Amino acid sequence: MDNILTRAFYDRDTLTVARDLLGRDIVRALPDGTRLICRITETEGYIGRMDKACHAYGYKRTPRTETLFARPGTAYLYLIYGMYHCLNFVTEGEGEPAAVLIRGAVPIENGDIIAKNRFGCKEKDMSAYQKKNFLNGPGKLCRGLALTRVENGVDLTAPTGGLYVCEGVPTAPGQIQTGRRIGIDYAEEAVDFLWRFYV
DNA sequence: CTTCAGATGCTCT
DNA sequence: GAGCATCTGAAGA
Repeated sequence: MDNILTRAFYDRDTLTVARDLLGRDIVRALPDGTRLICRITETEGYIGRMDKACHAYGYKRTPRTETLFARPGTAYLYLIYGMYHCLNFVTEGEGEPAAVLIRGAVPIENGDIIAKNRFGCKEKDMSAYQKKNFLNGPGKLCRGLALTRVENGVDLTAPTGGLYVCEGVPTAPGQIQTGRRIGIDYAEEAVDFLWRFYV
């Protein structure tokens, strides 16, 4: 059994954490004890201090962004477009609103259950599971792991919250690709920040 | 392969 | 009331 990443892991520069999260394993412990595990392949950094794409840009505090001000190693989940959820990990020191969005992953353990969550019980859609790449998007990932706002605020450094992250196999720096972030065209100069990382 | 519209509801002004 | 850190299926090139 892998080691759970500590709070010190998250309590660093956000972009460093975003790169270091590639290859790490998200563990989703369901209420019935089942463990769904997938390995992170794509992340994005969001830093409220100076990033117009961040919900907490300029330290803006609202009921939703409150979680971004929590301790590093806290899960930040919110609803987007009325029907999808996004999973983030809070970083960079308490009181600094910053986080890493998990944009993509691949199944490692109990992939059949993850696929069932993702596609429902529709037989025709289960063929997509064979494509082996059905967690390549933040909304898809949360569907597969059955994550919603219920998990917002969970402590990622303890196994008790049903959601935590293990060491996995860190990605070599040479294999990390960089690019612009997705879906933030409104963010003016921040659209050009190369804060997206993927293998 | 590409673009495009629609789904759907919370959040902030 | 407007907009959103998305996804899907349908239609066109």
